[in-house]
Amino acid sequence: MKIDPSSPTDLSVQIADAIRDAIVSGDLIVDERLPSESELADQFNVSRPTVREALKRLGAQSLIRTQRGATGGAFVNRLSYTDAYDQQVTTATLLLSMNAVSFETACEARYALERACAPLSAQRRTSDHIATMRTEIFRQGQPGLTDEAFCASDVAFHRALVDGAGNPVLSYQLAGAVEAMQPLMNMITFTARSREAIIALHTTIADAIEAGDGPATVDGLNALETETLKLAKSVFDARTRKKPEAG
Amino acid sequence: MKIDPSSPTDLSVQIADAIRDAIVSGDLIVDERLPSESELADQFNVSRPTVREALKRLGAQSLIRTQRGATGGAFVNRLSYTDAYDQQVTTATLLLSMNAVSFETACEARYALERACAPLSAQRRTSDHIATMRTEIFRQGQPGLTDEAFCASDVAFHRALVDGAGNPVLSYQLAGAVEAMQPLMNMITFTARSREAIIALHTTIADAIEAGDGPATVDGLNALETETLKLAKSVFDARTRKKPEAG
DNA sequence: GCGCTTTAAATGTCAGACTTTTAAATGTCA
DNA sequence: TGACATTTAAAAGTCTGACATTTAAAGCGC
Repeated sequence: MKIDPSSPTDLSVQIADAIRDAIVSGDLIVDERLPSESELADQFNVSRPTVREALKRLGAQSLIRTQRGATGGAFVNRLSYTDAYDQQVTTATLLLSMNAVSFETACEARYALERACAPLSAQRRTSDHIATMRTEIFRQGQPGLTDEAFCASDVAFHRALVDGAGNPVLSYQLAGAVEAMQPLMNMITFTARSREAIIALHTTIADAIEAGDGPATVDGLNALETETLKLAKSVFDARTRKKPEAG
Repeated sequence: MKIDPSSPTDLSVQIADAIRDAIVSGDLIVDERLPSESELADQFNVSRPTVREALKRLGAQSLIRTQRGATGGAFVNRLSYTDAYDQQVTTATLLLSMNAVSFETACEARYALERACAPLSAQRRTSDHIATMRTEIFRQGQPGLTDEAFCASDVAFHRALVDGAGNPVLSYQLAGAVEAMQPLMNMITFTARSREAIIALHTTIADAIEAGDGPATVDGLNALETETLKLAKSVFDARTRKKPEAG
């Protein structure tokens, strides 16, 4: 692991990259302890604050964790699905909000990915997944539910659908697509009529999953995508008419 | 933006979170300049190194960029697809390698997601995408190609397929699934016979995409998934027989 | 052998100084 | 007046050295 002090790149970045490469390549294995900050500073011929900045970078990516105390130090972290999931959601959310991705594009991606899970979920879901879906459908029908709570329940429903596929990699990949859309979905006002329509489709989908019917699940998701797009279009059209300068 | 000096959480983490929240919530907008490090240190009542550690965390997530010089400082970064893509690939790669995800699970997720893109890609791909796919197929047939180069070309082929869907969000989501599998794929020895089989299927898929035939594309991907699994199984079985203690 | 105390190692934090980069302000000359 | 060189100041990047806090292990008394 070597760095180039004459490079225009920050030393802390170079050090972080060097350590990251060592982790990715397997030179440093999970739970292995890195040298102490002082030792790293000596090795790289830099000061301790510079090393610390590098370690903070790695910590932000969940590549390492640090522990204080006598036997403390920086340890190579086993990236958990939870950590990866969180990063995925944060990144996807920012990507969508900062790049002004159209609702249509985000929606298309989301439903394309969900359709990919549908056959697997119909085949493998446990009774727990079905129960979660039914619970969320019930919640969605409760009177007095705020739009935000309705959206949150919608996300929970779709997560159950995705998790039903029993493939953690798929769940992780989908997390971003589904959750990142929540801010966009929150812009929508859900009338009683539109809620009814969505709940009906959720029921159709849950039934299809429970029956182990993949194609029917896909059909349900297609209908839901159409419904969602229609709903969003009416909301955004109304908004555009009100504020034409914002277009 | 406030922090709690008595909290057990590191101050730098608290500061990073506070700024991140301000960015995500829209209080800080894209390209806006943050106060200088000294000013932030005053505001949060901490030292400059602590502020710097916080900024490094944010930089690692591509949330901010820094610039030296007179008009320099830390600026809120517009998260580009490229940045998000890189993060996605790194995270997914680590997740797969560190959690010992089985080849079957990763493969299933990957092909499920690719099938989701197939109909869109068959419909929207440009001639560029077709050309890339043909080029990569040709490359894969070249004699003397290393296994690693064959894998890289395979990834390029699939990227073209995914990009053909013309949905950047989908491309971004798929990037991780496809590229993260490369280390796993690199463990496979591709015999001449297996390369032939893969190239034939790639040709089938490219033809289907060019013909705008979504279902045929899906069929091709299914066949490719079967072939890949068969190949991996034979390789891993052979390895297990040789080193039974590693299982 | 159990429990308390001490100790040392490591991270977390701070203060202040210096270096380097960069752009704007200033000055100079045609 | 305008173009070019010079100065200057602001900001990030880095270093040194110190102190605070946390934590587990070693030492010690009973």
